Amino acid sequence: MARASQTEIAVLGGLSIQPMTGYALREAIREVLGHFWSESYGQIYPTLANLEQQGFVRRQDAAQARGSTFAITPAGIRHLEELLAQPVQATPPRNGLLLRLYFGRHLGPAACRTLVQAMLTEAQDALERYARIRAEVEGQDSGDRDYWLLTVSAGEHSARAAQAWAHEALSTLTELDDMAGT
Amino acid sequence: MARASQTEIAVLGGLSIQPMTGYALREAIREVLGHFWSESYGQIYPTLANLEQQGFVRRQDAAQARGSTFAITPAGIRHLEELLAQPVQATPPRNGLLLRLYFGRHLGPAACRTLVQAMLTEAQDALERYARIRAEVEGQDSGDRDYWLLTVSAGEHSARAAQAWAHEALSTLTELDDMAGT
DNA sequence: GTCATCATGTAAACCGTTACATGATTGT
DNA sequence: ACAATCATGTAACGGTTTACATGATGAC
Repeated sequence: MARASQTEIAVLGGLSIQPMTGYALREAIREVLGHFWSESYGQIYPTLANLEQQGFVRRQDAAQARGSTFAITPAGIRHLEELLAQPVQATPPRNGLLLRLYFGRHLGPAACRTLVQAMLTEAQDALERYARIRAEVEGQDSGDRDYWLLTVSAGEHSARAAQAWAHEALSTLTELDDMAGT
Repeated sequence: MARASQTEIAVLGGLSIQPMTGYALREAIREVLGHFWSESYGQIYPTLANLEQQGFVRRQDAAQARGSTFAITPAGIRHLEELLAQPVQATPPRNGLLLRLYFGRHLGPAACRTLVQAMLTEAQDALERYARIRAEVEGQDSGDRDYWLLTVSAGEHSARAAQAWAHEALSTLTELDDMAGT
């Protein structure tokens, strides 16, 4: 069942926007897709080599000063379209915060509050990042724009939900703490 | 950096609620923690063997009819508390839906709508499941009750956010489709 | 009697990160 | 000159799933 690694989507997709070195690709994935995707060098370089061998990407500028810039080929575009059309493979959920909270009785309300508080701060940082990204994306005029905004909006909805839940959880935990104290 | 596997938390935590066989443990994790955690047999059995060797769990009822029921020991409880106190290790994000949507221009609005629609259905199913779980948990009187409700609430917030975003995304994608049609 | 479920375990494969090695280029 | 960054790769490790093998028990 040759499960096409989703890494190929990220790599080909990135190169479909503009040619890049492997290093730049990783930076782009970290900075632009960072809130819903990640790749490490250990994935990117072998994948690039693999894609090159299959003719889906090629190195351009033979006399490169530093590194080699990879560009997607027409066959690569077609391959990307095929990969995108494959059903989203659901990754089994693993939320370390909720796992700890579920067994929170062993941890105590105060320690739980600390965990939730940290998560709340993260959600707020995320919202600020999204605001910056949104402003940047809205300012440009590309065929990708509306799709990119869709992913920003997903992040915003999710972060606001996390924020609302965290506030609720903090007050519940405070109550639990007060009851234990009396 | 002996990264304590979070599987131990799930296993010890499960046994802290009641003694169980490995099989029952897996079922419990699937059914009860299913919306934020998962474990496979390949993890559970070796972990149980390992925990037994360290004296954190023991097999009870020597003359068992089927399988052996594992119970957590006092040392196991202490170990669980230590594990719970360890910082939540953030897993790198990997959202296959958003990855596809980001490169949605290559996929087209109609195919994107199908993906979002599938996700919307999932969110609605999830909300129904949460309603059932909530009713069940609210009906009981355990020291764990409020912690469990916290995790249910997290699921509800997240599912409602997904729902709201999906509706928004569907109308955006419909507009994109109409513009392409004219 | 036979089918579904309960139960235990293992081996192989996969996916992915981390850490390391190496060196060129640029800025100061 | 030196540090920071750009750049490419690989090896080792670790966690996790999947598939398989095996068999007991209970329901019908």
